[in-house]
Amino acid sequence: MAHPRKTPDPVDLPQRARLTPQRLAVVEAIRRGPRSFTVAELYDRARRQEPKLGLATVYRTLELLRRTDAIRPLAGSPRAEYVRCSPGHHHHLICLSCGTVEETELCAAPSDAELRRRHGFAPESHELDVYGTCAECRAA
Amino acid sequence: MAHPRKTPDPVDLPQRARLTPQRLAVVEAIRRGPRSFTVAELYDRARRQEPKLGLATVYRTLELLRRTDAIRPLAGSPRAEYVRCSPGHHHHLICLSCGTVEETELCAAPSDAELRRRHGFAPESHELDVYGTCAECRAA
DNA sequence: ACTGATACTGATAATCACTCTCAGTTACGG
DNA sequence: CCGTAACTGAGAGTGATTATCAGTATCAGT
Ligand SMILES: [Mn+2]
Ligand SMILES: [Mn+2]
Ligand SMILES: [Zn+2]
Ligand SMILES: [Zn+2]
Repeated sequence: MAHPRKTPDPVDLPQRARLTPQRLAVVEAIRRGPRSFTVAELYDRARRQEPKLGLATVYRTLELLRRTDAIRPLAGSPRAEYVRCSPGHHHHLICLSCGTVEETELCAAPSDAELRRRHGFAPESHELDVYGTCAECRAA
Repeated sequence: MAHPRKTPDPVDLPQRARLTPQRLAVVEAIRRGPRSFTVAELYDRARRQEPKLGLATVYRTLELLRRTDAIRPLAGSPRAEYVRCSPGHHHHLICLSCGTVEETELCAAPSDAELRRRHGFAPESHELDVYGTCAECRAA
């Protein structure tokens, strides 16, 4: 049994995240780069600003950003890809031809009531990805 | 430059998939087991029927089954999990509490017309996963 | 029933994506 | 300033998946 606690509950976030040059470099590299990226690509770009940057720090920073919904792991695809995300509820349009990811606010998930009635399921969140051909690739 | 070809186009599927005892063992293990499973679990179960089965063959068979939509890699989660799927269009209700995956035919993706009008995007397919609490876990 | 082309197999090495460890460093509230 | 908890990089470690390759088995065509 663990020692009893006074503080509410052990949240596994640090009490306060520090602003370090390494984290800034990673965040900047994400801001400047394309919407979707692999960790290796990001690492390379971030190192241009912070050459001594370690790969572990990149992963640690990605985890922080994921918790604030600033990025999202890209589901489909051959694993190991992230997408920079705008705040707010949205979904992704993924081009099968060029790979670009576009955000859309269009959302038509099954209603909570329907899910509860038909399946006894209480939904909390959902993820929708649409695959197809983007405007640019359709033109070409 | 490659040698010119007479056959239509080099599809990357074999001309004809062979029915081997190893593949049967893997398929049987999937049929009999729970809807979602890891590769390691599947490997163990399939080996009870085909003890000399190699792990590589399991992966190769999973890939074949994925191409026919008989299984689907489970998006969320720490990778390395598959779900046995019924034929036909459907989506997944994933319980955050017990991890079970339930299928639903409920589907309300944005319409093709709306996607085209608002984003110039021509959808071909989509994937929807709903996270929440299943009936059983709600009861408990 | 043969048989040959080629799909398939298991063992094992190799790769990949990520995580852990730890000793030294740094940000920052007080 | 200072103290301390958070953070860092290097590199070892891990677990999952893929590649290699020499031997084997399936099955379409006879
Ligand atoms: Mn939505
Ligand atoms: Mn659907
Ligand atoms: Zn495109
Ligand atoms: Zn449940």
